Amino acid sequence: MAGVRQFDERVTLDRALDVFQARGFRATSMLDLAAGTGVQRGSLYHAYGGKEEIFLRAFGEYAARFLAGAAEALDRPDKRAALLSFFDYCVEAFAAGSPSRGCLSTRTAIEAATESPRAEAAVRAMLDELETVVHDKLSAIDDGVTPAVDLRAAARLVVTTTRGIAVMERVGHGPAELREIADALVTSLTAPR
Amino acid sequence: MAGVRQFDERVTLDRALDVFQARGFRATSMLDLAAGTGVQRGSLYHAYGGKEEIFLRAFGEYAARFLAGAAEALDRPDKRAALLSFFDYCVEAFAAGSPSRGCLSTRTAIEAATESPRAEAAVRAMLDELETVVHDKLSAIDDGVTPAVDLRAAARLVVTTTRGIAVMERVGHGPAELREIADALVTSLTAPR
DNA sequence: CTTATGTTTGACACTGATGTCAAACATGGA
DNA sequence: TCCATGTTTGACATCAGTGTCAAACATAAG
Repeated sequence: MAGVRQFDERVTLDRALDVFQARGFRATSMLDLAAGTGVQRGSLYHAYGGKEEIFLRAFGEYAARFLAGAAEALDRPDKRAALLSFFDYCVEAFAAGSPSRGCLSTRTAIEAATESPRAEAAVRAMLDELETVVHDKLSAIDDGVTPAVDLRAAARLVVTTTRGIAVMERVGHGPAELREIADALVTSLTAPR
Repeated sequence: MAGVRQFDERVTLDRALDVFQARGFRATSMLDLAAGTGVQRGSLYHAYGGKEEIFLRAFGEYAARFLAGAAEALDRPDKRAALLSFFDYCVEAFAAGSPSRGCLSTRTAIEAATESPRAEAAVRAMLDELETVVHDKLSAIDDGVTPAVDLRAAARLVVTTTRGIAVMERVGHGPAELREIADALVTSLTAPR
């Protein structure tokens, strides 16, 4: 197999992910990706076809990491602690960097959904997966706490709230405020009845 | 005062709003606005200066309408009914049109915040106002229902959830599912303890 | 050492968008 | 009626981005 790729795919996709995190799917051009990865535009076209493909690959990596981190954060002995830890993890991820990068999946849901059905599907799949992770982790915790709604609905509400928090982050709410919002939800879900 | 504007500002800004709703802030070009309003590009530049100005004016109109509708939806005799009616109103607004237009303020928070501080401020102001409306309406309802968190926190959580629902709408969740999410929150907030 | 294979590169032709401007134009007020 | 004032128009120069391609190139396999 002669004629071999000169750049490291993993490094390149990692750098591409950085670019997408910083600029968002829509605002990122092939020019930006070339500059950010150090790989010529023509090579990127040749290797991947275009922006959408590169994004989907980079996003896959991002989603896997995020889900793994979320699952770990949810490993706590009681539901309240698990949820608070989970939201802490999200807030920290969203507010990281300066200027803060926000939540890539939320951003993608909003700005790529209309123009890239595949990106929409990727985000949808990730959110469904996240919902499952939250549900399974919560149902594995037997601490006598029973939300007023069934666990499936609670899990979806939790995922939805992470999206809401991501939006609130974009309009200037700081980490402390975001955690307060999360706390309000967690308290409402786990308050004794 | 001779040399008089040939187009109706109200009609034009209304049409501009339609364009922004359909395409989003970022994807909308002055060309699109000219086509959508029937006013020449040069005239738009002359009258408003540019896209950002037009957007801010159109968004102001949109925000005022949305807030008025929200306040009306919250006029119900008990907290649970008020919140469900409020979320119904939101879901209906987000899912309107085909393809559905989604939530303009959420979209703007995500895609305009980085490139237009004024747009970010406008969205932030609208969300703060919405929070106040929700808070005031809820606190005016004396039905003996007391959420596990204080009303201010509850109001912010409600607003955050509307944002989350707007994102979920973008990745393919239909009105019925969105209402279920809202129901889960409302039930959690208003469940007897 | 050569060859076949796939990769890299810079250039090319295009498209869509921006912001500006002078000239043509319309109209309320003197 | 005529003029001053502000509006409209189409054209212009410019820029950023797209997608493609032939030629130059690197290298694993024979």
